[in-house]
Amino acid sequence: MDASERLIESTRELLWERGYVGTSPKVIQERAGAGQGSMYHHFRGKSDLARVAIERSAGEVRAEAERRLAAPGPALERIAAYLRREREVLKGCPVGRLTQDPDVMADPVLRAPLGETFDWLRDRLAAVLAEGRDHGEFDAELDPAATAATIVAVLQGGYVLAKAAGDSAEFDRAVTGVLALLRRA
Amino acid sequence: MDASERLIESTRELLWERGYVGTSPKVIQERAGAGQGSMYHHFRGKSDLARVAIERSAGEVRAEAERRLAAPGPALERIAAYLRREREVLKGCPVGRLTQDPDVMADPVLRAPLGETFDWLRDRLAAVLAEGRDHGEFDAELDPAATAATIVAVLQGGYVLAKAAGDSAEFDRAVTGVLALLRRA
DNA sequence: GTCTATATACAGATAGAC
DNA sequence: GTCTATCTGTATATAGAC
Repeated sequence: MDASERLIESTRELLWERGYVGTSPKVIQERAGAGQGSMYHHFRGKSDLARVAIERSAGEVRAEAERRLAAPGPALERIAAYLRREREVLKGCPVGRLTQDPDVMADPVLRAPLGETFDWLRDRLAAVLAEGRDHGEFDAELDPAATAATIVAVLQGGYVLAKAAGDSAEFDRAVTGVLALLRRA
Repeated sequence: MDASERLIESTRELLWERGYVGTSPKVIQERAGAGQGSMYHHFRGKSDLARVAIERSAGEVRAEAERRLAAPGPALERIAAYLRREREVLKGCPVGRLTQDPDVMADPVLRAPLGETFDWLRDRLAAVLAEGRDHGEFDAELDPAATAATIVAVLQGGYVLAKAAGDSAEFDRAVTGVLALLRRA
């Protein structure tokens, strides 16, 4: 892995662990094993590096969701598989956590991938729900868009609860609750 | 309002807007209209001031929830009133946002109120759900604890979605979705 | 209680040598 | 491409005068 790549991966980790405001160029360089000169040669500065890191993380979040949601099987099973997939729950969502970062939100370039990711995810889940509803898995009155927003919110909120409790079981509990509700929908 | 009080309120606002890592003693002092000498006379430092501010915000979040959940009426109506109460959605949750702050999470004193708040809220909602179930409002199989965790997660996740989209409608959508699911539970 | 002065460290770069 | 030196500003205090 060359220096540029190590800098991007280190930045992704640090944005995940500490956010943008809490991450300095210095610690990025140290973790990447690269010097200042190297970092400022490959990137214009902290925000430029963060842009690349955020775009990559957003892409991964989408790809991982698509893997589960595009699988064969009933809609509810695919959604359950996505919600229950292995996650580093106590680290939180690498994309969602950035919505709490004032400097990310203040910069349209850094912020854009966040909105796009959740828009895409909600629409993708809504499509799966609509498909399930049309196959008679859910009540005909089910609102796919609102229900999809609820599911994404349970995920993001589940991370928050787990972090607050210091226990990933809290995430599992929220997921179990919403799946039980969906089973009766 | 004396200087001590102004410092606490300014800190509460700034923790809400920018988090702990993103807030410096200097901007706290400026917003409070107090000098350094004043701040360090009343508080031992930034984290001491933050402790007081966080404890107060956590208390308010609980009091506001209790106001709606202790009201008379059917369980589902009280929960709906709580979820739909007026909120500064795009500012996020003043308590939940702190779970993303590395320096808050690293300090047991600053962190404790977060866990306590969400524990309390989940248990309070679970009690309301159990009450509704026992009155025949919900299916006898409803799991109050898991469902309560889901509801709190929808709230916290709803804030995340709204911020990412830059639109409070996304929060409303998630809330609408979970209420529709609860109506069929 | 509040003010000003001072201090150490870090943030976030830029410049130029190699 | 990477290194070292340098720079301006901020973070987070402490000390002592008033």
